[in-house]
Amino acid sequence: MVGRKIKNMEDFAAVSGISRPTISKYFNDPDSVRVSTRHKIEAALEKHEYRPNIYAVNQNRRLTKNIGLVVPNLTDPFFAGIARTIEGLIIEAGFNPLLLSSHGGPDQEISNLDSLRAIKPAGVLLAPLGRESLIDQIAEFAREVPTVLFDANLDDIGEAFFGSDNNQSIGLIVDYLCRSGEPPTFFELKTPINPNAYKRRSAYVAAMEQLGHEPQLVQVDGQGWNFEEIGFHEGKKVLTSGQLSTNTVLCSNDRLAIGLLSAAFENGIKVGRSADASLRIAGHDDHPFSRFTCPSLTTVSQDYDAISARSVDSLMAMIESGERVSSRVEKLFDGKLVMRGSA
Amino acid sequence: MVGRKIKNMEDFAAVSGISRPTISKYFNDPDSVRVSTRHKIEAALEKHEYRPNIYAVNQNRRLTKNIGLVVPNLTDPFFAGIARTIEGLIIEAGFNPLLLSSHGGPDQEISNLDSLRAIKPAGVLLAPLGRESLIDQIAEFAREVPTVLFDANLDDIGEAFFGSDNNQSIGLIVDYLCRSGEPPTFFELKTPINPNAYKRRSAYVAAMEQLGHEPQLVQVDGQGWNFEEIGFHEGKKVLTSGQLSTNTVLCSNDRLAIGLLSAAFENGIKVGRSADASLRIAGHDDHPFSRFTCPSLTTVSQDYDAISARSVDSLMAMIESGERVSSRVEKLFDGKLVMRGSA
DNA sequence: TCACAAAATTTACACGAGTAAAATTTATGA
DNA sequence: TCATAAATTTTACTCGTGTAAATTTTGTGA
Repeated sequence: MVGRKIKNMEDFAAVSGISRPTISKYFNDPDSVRVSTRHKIEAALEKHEYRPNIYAVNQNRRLTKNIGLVVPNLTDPFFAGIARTIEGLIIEAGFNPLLLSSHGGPDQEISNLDSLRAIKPAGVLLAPLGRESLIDQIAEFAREVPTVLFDANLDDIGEAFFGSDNNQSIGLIVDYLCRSGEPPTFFELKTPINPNAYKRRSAYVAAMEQLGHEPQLVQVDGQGWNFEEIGFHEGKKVLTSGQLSTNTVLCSNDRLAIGLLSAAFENGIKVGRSADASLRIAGHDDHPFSRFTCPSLTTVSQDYDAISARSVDSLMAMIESGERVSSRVEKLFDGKLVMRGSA
Repeated sequence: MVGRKIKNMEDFAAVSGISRPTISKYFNDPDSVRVSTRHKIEAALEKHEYRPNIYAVNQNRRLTKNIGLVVPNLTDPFFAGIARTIEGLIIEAGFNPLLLSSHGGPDQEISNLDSLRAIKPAGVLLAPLGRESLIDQIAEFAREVPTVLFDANLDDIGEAFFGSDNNQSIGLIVDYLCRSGEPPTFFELKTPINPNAYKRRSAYVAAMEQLGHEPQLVQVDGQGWNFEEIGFHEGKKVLTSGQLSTNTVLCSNDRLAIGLLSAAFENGIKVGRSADASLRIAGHDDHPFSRFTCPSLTTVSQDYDAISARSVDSLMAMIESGERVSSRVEKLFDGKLVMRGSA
C-alpha cells in the first residue's frame, strides 16, 4: 500500500506509469490497450484500489450502462421473481439494472419513467400496468429511450413485446379441464387492469366454443391489485349464491384462485379431483405460492425464463446496433400445464 | 415554446435572465434565492422544461441525495412490503431511494454494497441476511457510509438498529396458545440464517419455562430461503413420525407455517381450533399470504410501519446533522397477536 | 436622500472523467 | 538494419454543474 491515496484517474495513471486517457480506454474495454499495458494497469489496480467515478463517467458517455427495469408491482412474488431473473441477465450482459416498481399506480409508473429519464439509461424493460397506464406518456418515453415491453402489451409502444400466449395457455387448461371433468366456469374481474386478463377471457370463450361448450363467465367487482382479497370476498358470494353451473372454476390468475380456494375452505367446500370433492379450481401463472395452497393449485406456468431472455436479448441488440427496429416485434411464448391437486 | 433547446444550466440561465450559479442555488434549495428571482426562474421553468443533469450534479456535490435500501430477498412479499413502505418514506424526505435485493446470497449482499459505494449515497438502510452475511465487509461499509440496520441485527454494525422484539412477540403467542389449548412445540430450522430465528428460539424456551411447561423444539434440516418448501417437506416427516408431543405447533415464521399447513392438509390432518381439528398451527410475521391459507393463519404481526419510520428518521437525522451517532441505538418494537383460524 | 450592513449574485475555478487529433511506439517485411 | 504501416499513447479540449471569493444589489434606519 502506497502512502498517497488514489482519488482520481489522474492519480491512478501516475502510480501505474500510464497516461490517464489510456487508463480511461482500459476501463471502457480492457482489451483495447496493448497487453503489456493491460498487465501494468492490472498490477497497479491490485495494489491501489481505484474505481472510476460513476458520475464523471456517465456525464461524458453518450450512453450510460444503465438499464431500467420497471414492473407493475413488486409486492407480487410473480413479478419479484421475473425481476430477479431479468436483473441477472442484465448484469450478465455487462449492464447495470435499476429496478423500479409502479406499486400498482399509473402515476408511480410515469414517475418511474421520469426517474429513469434523468438517469439517461441505455434502454428500458417495462412491464406496464395495463389498462390504467397513461398511454401517451409511456409512448412518449418509448420514443425517447429504447424500450422493450414484456408481460403486458400496449399497442405500438416500444420496440418489441414479449409475453405469454394466452390463447395457447388458456386453451390448454380449458381442454384439460373439459377432458377430466365438467367444463369450467371462468372466474375473473369485471374490469381487469391487465390486458392479459382480457385476452384470457376471450381465449376462454373461444376454447369453450371450440369444444362445444357454452362459456360461463363469472365477473366480479374489485379494483386494485389485491387479487387474493377479491378472490376471497367475491368468491364467497359466488360459492354461496349458486352462480356456478358446473363444479369447475378456471380463475383468470392464480392470485384470484388462491383467494377462491380460501373462500371454499371457509365454506366447507372440498376442492380437488378426488371423488368426494365437490369443486375443482384451476388458475393461471404458476404463482410461487400455488404449490402450497390447500389443495395445491392446478395451473398453467408461463415460460418467463424465455420471456426474460428474449426481452433482454432484444434490448441488447438494439443498444449495440444503436438503431431502432424497423418493425415492432411481438413474440408470445407457450405456457405449460401444471397439474396439481385442485383440478 | 422557444426555438432554441435548453441543453444545460447555462442555456437555461440565459433564457431566464439569471446567472447560472444562481440557478444552481435555486435547484439545491428554491428558498435560498430572492423571491423575485425564484419567480423568474419558475416562470422560465414552465416555458422551457429543463432539469439539471444528474451526473454533473452528483459529481460535484459532497453528498448525493441517494439512499440505498438493501433487503435480503425481494421475492419474499414480506420484504417487498417493507421495501415499498420505506421507499415512500425516503421520497417523502426528499431523497432518492435505490432498492437492491441480496437474493438470499451473501456475495450478492456485498456486491450490492459495492454498487452503492460507487453511487456515493448519503446513507444506507440495510436489512442484512444474518448468519451468512460477510460481517467484516459489511462493517467496513458501515464505517464508510452512514448505515442503519433494520429487521436483522448485526452486532455493533451501523449507527442504529430497529426491529421486532421477539421476546415480546413470541411471549405473546406462546401465552395465547397455552391459555387456549395445549402448549406449543416450536417448529424451526436447525441452523437458521436469520438472527431473529435464534432470538425466537430462546424467547420460546423462556416463555414456556415461565409458564411451567417444558419447551419442545423440532429442528429440521434445510438451507436457503425457500421456507415454504422446507416447511412442507420436513413438516410431512414431522407430522407422520409422531415427533409432536402436543397438538399445537408454533412455527418460527409464517413461511414455514404455510408449508406445514400444506403438509397437514395433504396428510388429511384437520388444522384449527374447532373441536374436530387435531392440530393447531401458528406462525410469526403476519406474512401477506397468511390471511389466505387454509385455515387462515394465526400469527403475530410485526410493527413494520414503526420499524420503517424509525429507521428512516434516524438515518435522516444523521445525514442532516452530518455526524455519526455517539452511541449505537437499538430499538425493538412490539408485535401484535393476529388471531385467525389455525390456532 | 444617504450610508451601511446584509443578502443575493457573479466571477472564476474545480471536479473527474471522455475523446478527437497529433505524436509516438511497435510490428512487419525486405 | 531500415522504411513503413499499424497500433497505441499523449496532448489538449470538452462535458455540465458545484462553490468559494469577490462584487453587486437590496433593505433599513437616520
